Amino acid sequence: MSLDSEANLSSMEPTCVDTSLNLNVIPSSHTDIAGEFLVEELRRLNCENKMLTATLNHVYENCLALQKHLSEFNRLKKANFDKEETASLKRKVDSENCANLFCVNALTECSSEEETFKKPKQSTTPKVHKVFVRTDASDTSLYVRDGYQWRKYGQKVTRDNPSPRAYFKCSYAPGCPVKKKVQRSVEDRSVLVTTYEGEHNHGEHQTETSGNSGKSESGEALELVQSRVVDMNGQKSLVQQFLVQQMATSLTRDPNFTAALASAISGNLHHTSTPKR
DNA sequence: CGTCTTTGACCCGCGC
DNA sequence: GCGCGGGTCAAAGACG
Repeated sequence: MSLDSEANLSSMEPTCVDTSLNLNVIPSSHTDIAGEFLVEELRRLNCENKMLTATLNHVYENCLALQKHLSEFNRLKKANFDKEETASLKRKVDSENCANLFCVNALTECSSEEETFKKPKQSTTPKVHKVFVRTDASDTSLYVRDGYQWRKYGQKVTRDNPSPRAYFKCSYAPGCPVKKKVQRSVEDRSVLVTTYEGEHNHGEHQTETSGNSGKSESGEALELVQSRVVDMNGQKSLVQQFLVQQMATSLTRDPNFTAALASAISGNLHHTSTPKR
């Protein structure tokens, strides 16, 4: 996670959810090198976990505020729907919404109501939602790893944005109607704006990482965050479960950790199987 | 050789 | 009707 607000996180007091994990489970009596390494590694991860927890809570609070703003905006918008200047006003506010709030609207799905409002004639418009993904600004690629397999079929430079827009079709299942457009934000080039159109006609996406189309941890986080938005009243445990899973995944993928773990286990086994005389 | 990406050309809707 | 701009197609090249 590379949020630019990390510097401010130390002073932030999470109040919404308790996503912290208690990783202080290693007894201090370990004396062998592998044990010390494990303790050190877990301390580091514990520290990282606390930081992520604070970040997540910060994002969650921003999301709630954004949802409040959005509902208020929709209420006012509907109230003024009959007025002549509604269309131009809406465009203005929409663009401001997208421009100003991209830091937190990785949590938002700008879908359905907004789109149908824009195009009331197209009642059969496929479901559209936007996802904002922060990436490395120096990375010029337009690939967002979200777990599905995409085939790029076009790229275009649009008038309102100097960054090219890439067009993808879902190639995970034959006949899947889902398309997505990926373009860097005008305001912040480190943010990729991904617009999904339609719904997948296949089930679970792949779980193995394979090149650009493989499932990434950021993709998992994205899905988690989105599901969090969908069920805003939902359970804290979702986030907690995710953090636990992420922690486990990170640990098991770290060769240093697994090596140290193997060493520690074999050491313990050695100690227990060959008692000192 | 098959698959994927790139990119110029083309199509189509919309506003004037 | 015309021009503009977004979206799509498809040929050519890259790559494994």
